[in-house]
Amino acid sequence: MLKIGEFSRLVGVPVKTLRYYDEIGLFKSDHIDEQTGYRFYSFEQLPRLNRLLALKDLGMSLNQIDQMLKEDLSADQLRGMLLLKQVELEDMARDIRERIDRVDARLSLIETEDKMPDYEVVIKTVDPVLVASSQEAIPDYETIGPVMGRLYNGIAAHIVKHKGQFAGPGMTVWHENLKAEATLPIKKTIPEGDDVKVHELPGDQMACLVHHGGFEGFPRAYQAGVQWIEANGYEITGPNREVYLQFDPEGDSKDYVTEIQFPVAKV
Amino acid sequence: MLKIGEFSRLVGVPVKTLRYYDEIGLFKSDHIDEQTGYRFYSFEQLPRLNRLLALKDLGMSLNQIDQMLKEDLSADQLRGMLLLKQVELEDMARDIRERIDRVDARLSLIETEDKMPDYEVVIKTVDPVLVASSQEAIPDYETIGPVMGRLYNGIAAHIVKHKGQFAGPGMTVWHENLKAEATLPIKKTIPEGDDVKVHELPGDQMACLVHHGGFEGFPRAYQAGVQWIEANGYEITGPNREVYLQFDPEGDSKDYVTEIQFPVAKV
DNA sequence: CCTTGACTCTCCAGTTACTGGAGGGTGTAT
DNA sequence: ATACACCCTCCAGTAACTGGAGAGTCAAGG
Repeated sequence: MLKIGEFSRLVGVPVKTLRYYDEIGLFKSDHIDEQTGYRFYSFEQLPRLNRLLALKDLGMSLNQIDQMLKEDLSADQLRGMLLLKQVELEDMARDIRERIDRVDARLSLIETEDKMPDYEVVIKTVDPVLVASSQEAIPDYETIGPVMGRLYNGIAAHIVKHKGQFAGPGMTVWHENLKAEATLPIKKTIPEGDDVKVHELPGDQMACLVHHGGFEGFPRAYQAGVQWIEANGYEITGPNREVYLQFDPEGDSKDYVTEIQFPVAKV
Repeated sequence: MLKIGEFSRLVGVPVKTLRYYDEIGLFKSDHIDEQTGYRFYSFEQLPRLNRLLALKDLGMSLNQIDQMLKEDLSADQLRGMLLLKQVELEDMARDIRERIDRVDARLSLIETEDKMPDYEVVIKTVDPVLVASSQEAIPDYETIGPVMGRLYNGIAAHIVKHKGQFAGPGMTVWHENLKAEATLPIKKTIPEGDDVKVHELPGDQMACLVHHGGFEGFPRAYQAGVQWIEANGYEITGPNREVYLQFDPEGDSKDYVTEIQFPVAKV
């Protein structure tokens, strides 16, 4: 019979931890002296504790260990739990590798610019959204403004005409060959028009960054986004979007806020 | 101005989390309506939140992020924190790789034996211990018993003669060529004798397993230990030890409890 | 104008696997 | 007798949220 301190030294587990395991019922002391409340441990308990420690070394949670220490567990069940753990560990390993990559990318950015990057790119999942949209090829950069204005006005008029409800800020989807699709989110579907289509933009994993200021800053923002995507091992999988969070053609373009989104997937 | 739910959808962070960040002061709402208590967020807050999210993606703790978001932090300080994180992440990656190895090892054991292993091996760090010891080469396996008995009696007598205090169970250290060193831990140093030396056994990282029963079972126990050490990517770095936790030459050998320890290091 | 449903608030509890400390009893050696 | 090591229980704290109760707010539809 060993007192808790002796047992602690023997197995290399802190006294506090032994008491904790006792409390949660994972590893009870052999018996407790009724007079003093002292816990006593026996050598016969060593196998259970050692198995417990070995499983803990595998990264098992105390709950799982409690399951696995039950006598009547079949080899198949054990195998199952270990296989599950294996998958989980591999997920964690991948996750950490990705983190390391991101830290590396940021370090090299700091190396070149000597400060935090101007644009922060974050990965987020956007929900599918129902939109009324209208699209047109843009002949050249100068005409983007007028064309987009016309498209958005057309869609807005169409929505109002059919008593549709607006559900958020406008968003341009850039298809290939400079074909721009102006979209306005709506709450419920409405009839389509000659130029105005109604459909659902798919939800997706997006690399997003926010640009504050006028459209003249877009090239740098796009560049930052594309660089980040490359440096962090993603690839662009579809048309990117511009969400006009803050936009007022009459207002100061300095106050504009636009979110640029690239649908991406890990390479 | 956005209500918390709108802002939450915009940035992809749960409402609960935004409130939590507000509470801990990491990311305050732009202002709070005095009447209703409603939080309001502005687009100007997006850069800070996006930076926060980007840093969180690197695995930074909220405390660290709070530091890093302070305006007056130099590029060097940032670099330092990121480098620190890099090292930490690499440690974690190594740790997880080792776990995966151990899970693999256990899975293949279960594959061959269809149950949990008979011996659980755990790595622990043992403290240095002061011992009185006496050693002798063992000519062959049959003579181990008598020789060890003689050695331990000699040491015990020597300790008693010099009024030394015993500090734990006896322990045999197996040096090369079957040279056995019988040791008895003592609390304070005592004079040496002709055959009895006093020295400190070094502390070390040990792969330990516990054998219950007589000495005839030792070969299997040793085999299990050596196998585990190999399968888990360790190597033996010194003489192994046997700690006689429960031993009584008069008693039933079934009740003996011996811990076998191998000093090891990761390959 | 009222109701409904979506949204917001605060406060509290729970999660994991311990760790630290206060305050008080026990056992042994000098 | 006293010092010291050891043991006990109970409480609080950790990190980063998550869930729920109970109550107040807001906008649209009838």
